[in-house]
Amino acid sequence: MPETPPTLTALTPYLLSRVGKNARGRVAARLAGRDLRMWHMAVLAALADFGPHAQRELAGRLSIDPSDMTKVVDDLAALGHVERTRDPRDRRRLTVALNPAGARELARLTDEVLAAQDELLAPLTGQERERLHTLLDKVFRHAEAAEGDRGRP
Amino acid sequence: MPETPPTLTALTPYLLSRVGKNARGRVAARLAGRDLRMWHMAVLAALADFGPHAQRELAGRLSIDPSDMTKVVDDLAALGHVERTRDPRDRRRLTVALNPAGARELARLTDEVLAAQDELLAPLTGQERERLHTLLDKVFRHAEAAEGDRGRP
DNA sequence: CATATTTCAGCCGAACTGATATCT
DNA sequence: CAGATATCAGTTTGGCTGAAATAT
Repeated sequence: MPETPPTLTALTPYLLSRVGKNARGRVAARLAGRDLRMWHMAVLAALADFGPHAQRELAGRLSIDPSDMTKVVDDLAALGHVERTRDPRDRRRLTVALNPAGARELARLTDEVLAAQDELLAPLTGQERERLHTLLDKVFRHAEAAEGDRGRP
Repeated sequence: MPETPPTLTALTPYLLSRVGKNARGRVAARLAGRDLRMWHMAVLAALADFGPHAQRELAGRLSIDPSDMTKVVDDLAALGHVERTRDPRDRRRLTVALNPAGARELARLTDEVLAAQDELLAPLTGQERERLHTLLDKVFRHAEAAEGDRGRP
């Protein structure tokens, strides 16, 4: 295979962009085997970690557009992974809650992502993987804090 | 801003995907100020680092689809950054070469990306930035080698 | 009336597919 | 004729915008 230009590989944003796209692709391929996408998993994870959410809360927490959340939750409800109920205290809101089947599905999806992670990080030692994760986590938190809330006005 | 689920942030592919998208977005915003996109810069960089290419060689080296390369090179030619000439030894091929204006543009674009990099990596020390870059470079080379040539059959 | 939540219809840029004209 | 190159047309996908329906 021809070589990537050093002028590009010297730039961290270029590497981040390329490796990020590769990571996303590997994860998508694994999750597709279970007929789900990354956002489905993100919703299950948010519900598992923080309990029931209104759809808009989910969208805000995961930086998904609220208009796209409808379909994602719809899919999960159709598969029997979450329950949707009207909030009786504010009947505009749909409360989404994880059920046991959803929790089991999340565990399976997590295994898939871990397998993709092993492939992707194959050239790194255990200690290097930890360091990479820590550095990315720092950058992630900073970047997210900077861009603020992503819900629409 | 609400917190991202730990179940997700514990997964390196998730962080890579999110940080990668953020990096791509920042770079795209900077380059848009010069009316160019990331692929335009990639082409200029390949020509600067390795000399003239046929369009298909560029596509292979940069992992862009050959059918998309036409428009990218077309834009750069219209802006006077590259010269396109028929290869007299194989008249199917269009040889693309950088000219001085293109080299100057590449320098400006590089400055823009470095500015985006400084923003993005703000929470890291100089040594941490170096380590992150080295680790990403390892992962990148491994991932690219694995996926092989991306030119169409 | 002003605002908030959900939902739907449609747009736009990026990436890929298929087909064609030209040339080796 | 088989194969390669460049190009164009069309599809798909993700993420976004605008607006409607419902409720506060």
